[in-house]
Amino acid sequence: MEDWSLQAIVRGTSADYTKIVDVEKDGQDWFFDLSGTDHEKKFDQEFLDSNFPGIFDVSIGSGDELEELYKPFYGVSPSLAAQTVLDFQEQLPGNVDEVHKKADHESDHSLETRVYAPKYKRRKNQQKRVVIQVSADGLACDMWAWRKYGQKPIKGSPYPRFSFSLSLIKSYYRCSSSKGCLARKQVEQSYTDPGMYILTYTAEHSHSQPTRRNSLAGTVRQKFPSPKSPPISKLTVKQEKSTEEELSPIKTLLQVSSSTEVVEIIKHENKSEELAVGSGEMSHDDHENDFIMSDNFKLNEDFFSGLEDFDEFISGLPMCSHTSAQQFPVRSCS
DNA sequence: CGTCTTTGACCGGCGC
DNA sequence: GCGCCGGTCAAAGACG
Repeated sequence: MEDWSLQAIVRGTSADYTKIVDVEKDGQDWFFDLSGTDHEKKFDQEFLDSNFPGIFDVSIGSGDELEELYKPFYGVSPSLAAQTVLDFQEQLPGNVDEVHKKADHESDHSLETRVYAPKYKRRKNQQKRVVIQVSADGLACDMWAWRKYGQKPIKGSPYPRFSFSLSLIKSYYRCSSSKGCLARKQVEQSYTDPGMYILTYTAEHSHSQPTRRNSLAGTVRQKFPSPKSPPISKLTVKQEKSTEEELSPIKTLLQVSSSTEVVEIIKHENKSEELAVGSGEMSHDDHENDFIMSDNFKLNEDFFSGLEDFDEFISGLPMCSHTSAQQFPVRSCS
């Protein structure tokens, strides 16, 4: 058997989450994306199977485990969830490697853009981890109870060593259902799509899924600027509102109807601001990390009234009836 | 009062 | 050995 080990594999036939395979081989990490069209999925899976013989057999062996890990996301409607392809190549200059050469050799360009090179050496004693990308709905509908214990700016997440100027926020969560539970979760905004979030799960829950959270105390924070607050300047948004926790509420509240719609709305807002301020003052990377609330988007009383109605509506949805959403960046499932 | 978030400090792994 | 960086700790304050 070759020197490779399966770190994480996410498999699915629906489009309810982005399927990223993280494989360690010869001491290096390899990323594959199994989303996309059926043809692309088939091609990638065949490629994986040929380059990492037996990988899918192994995944079957650990399937139950992963099944548990991904239960929270099974309830996400395909129409609401992620289907974004991470393009790590942008962050990996000069990553011409064995895989790419093989891809070139086979003259398949689509493959070349979908097979990701090794990033950096795995840390010693690093636990098994599962990396997935979800929409804000995916965050909101995580059935486990998590407690945030840290937050750090991550340069060029998810692969800081290949980053340049941008800095994203990564939040660290631990399971709050059981003190002895070692389960960890990291949430960071997608590098390529601000509307998406990259979740990294480490360790496993040592208990069954909680039916309800222990307490709601301390979980409700003011997510929106008060009516008395001064208008949010663009710089303010960049410096203080760059975390997913600050920028998600509007996204999520709107996202219930259609994630696609929301992405378009957000991008439209960005575009509005960009047009108003003018291009050239911010880099491309800056735009990707910002949520800009344009002047055209007024948070008046009608808007908040609408949110209350919306909360009532959401609370009746079975999918999110007892989630830990309140402590997450998004609150659509309160 | 219990649980939560926030945030600066701290620790350890890694590369040079 | 040193500096950088990711991950965790723990105190303070907020919330129901």
